[in-house]
Amino acid sequence: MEKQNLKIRMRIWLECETGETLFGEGQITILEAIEKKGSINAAAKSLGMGYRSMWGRLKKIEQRIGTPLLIRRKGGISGGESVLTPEAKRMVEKFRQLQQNLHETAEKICFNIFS
Amino acid sequence: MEKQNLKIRMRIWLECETGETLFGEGQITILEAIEKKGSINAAAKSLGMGYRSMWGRLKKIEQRIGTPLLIRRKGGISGGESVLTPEAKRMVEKFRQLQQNLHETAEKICFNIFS
DNA sequence: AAGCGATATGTTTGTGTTGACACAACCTTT
DNA sequence: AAAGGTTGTGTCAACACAAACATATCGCTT
Repeated sequence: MEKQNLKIRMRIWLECETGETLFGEGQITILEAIEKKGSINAAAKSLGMGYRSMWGRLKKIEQRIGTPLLIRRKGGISGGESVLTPEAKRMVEKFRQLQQNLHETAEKICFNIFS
Repeated sequence: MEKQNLKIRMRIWLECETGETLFGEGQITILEAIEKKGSINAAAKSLGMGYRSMWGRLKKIEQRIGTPLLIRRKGGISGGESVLTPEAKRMVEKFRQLQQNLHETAEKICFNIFS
């Protein structure tokens, strides 16, 4: 407790006023990977998870949010692709902003309290 | 996303530098309940969980922390009791301080970003 | 000595979430 | 039309974690 070898960790997520979870770290990470890779499949591989699993999580988020987060296309030259909708992009950006901001603050506060 | 009906939620916990989890919200809540009720059993009931379950979690925490968090006594006038060690009390107090502090900040930042 | 209430554990049951398999649909390229 | 790569979806096993059940011990009170 005394030594400064403590690290604070936090997980943040957003809920609507009914208390229902909307999205958090995991979801945002998935969206970022899709944005970067251009397809659900490639994104899943890059995060070390299966396509089925990621697809299921995406479905949940879209159900909860109520708006589509991806523009999906199957077939075509590369077999298919998925790109983020503008709303999804904003979500990712704002969440990361919030998270980073909060994390910096957390470390300061943590330092103040445990010293 | 536009409307201000979003609530930010967060869970914080502390880790040692090896990345091992030490304790967080759940553990602190348990300790507080024991402090208030004076026994593991009563605390468990007050939180709607079983004695066995709470006991197991306490054991884990003490293993991870390395120091005892409770002074336990079995038998006696009331059948037994458990009280927090000074270290445990400090843990609870500081964690709650950290948490409250951080939560206020979170809402401010959240408001700034989603407006 | 018997009883009560709390601690201390082992064992089992249940449950919810994740991962692996399997296969259909789709569309472009060759 | 056959192939390749992706999306879309059902299903079933596996594993982790929580709840329930079952005893044993302990020490004060009556």
